[in-house]
Amino acid sequence: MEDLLVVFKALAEETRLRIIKLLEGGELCVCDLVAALDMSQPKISFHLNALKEAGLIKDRKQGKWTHYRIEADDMFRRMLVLSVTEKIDTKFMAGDLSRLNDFIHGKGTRGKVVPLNDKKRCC
Amino acid sequence: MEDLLVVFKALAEETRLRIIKLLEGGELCVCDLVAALDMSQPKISFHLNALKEAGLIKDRKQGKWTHYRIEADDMFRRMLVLSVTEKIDTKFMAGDLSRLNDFIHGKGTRGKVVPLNDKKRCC
DNA sequence: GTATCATATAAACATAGGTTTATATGATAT
DNA sequence: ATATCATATAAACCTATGTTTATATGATAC
Repeated sequence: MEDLLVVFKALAEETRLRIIKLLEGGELCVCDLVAALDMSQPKISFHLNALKEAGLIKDRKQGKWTHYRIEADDMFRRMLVLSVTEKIDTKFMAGDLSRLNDFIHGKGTRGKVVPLNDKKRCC
Repeated sequence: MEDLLVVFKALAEETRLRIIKLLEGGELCVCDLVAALDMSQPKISFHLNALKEAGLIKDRKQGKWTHYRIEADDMFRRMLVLSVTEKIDTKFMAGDLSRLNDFIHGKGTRGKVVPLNDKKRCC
């Protein structure tokens, strides 16, 4: 019962569903999500932790960065994650995906100033 | 997205999961649930409304009573309801089920005083 | 070493959601 | 009609959860 509640609570929040949807495209570090969702870093960390505690995502530390990816503990959770990614309209994610893309490819002021040796983004 | 959130929020609360589990046995009126869960009537009505708004249960008015039953709007919701009923340990529900049984069969002081024409329970 | 960066964590604060208390509604019984 | 019953609803209250702000941690760069 407790487990079930933790999972449903994790999924009962818009930001966290958006994070799942973004991670559908593969592993992302915290700064990627901060850029994509245009939210404060502690806020993103807070939500990532909720998803992690619910057994829906896993993290991987590498140097200064922490990468998060979808990896559900069991079949039930996997099914829930799939439902989420299937049900959220792509239109709804357009802004997030566009900001993510800009960030990854170094668009915006930042990218133009220091295109080489730019360590603001991992990998 | 909004719909998805409403469903997950409805399931992210213990009392509501217990209600679903109780309704697994078939339609119940509000007073049955009040007795089974040993909670105030407005509280039960509040949670029933959340489940109804989420498209997980339906109600049926009959005289003074309102009967609620599991009836999910679509396949996804049906699957969620099934998962809930499957995953909640029966031991966890022992108290609720015992109180429900007592109430339905008029055990306790009440039943012994006015066994005939006892309208405290519907049907 | 010091500086800087990415992320985590803690405390103060704000908001959403659940609970209680009181009352309204709409039905049956007398 | 009045009384009573089952349920719904609203307001005040309380608690849980999310957010911000500030700081800590642990890593790389210099």
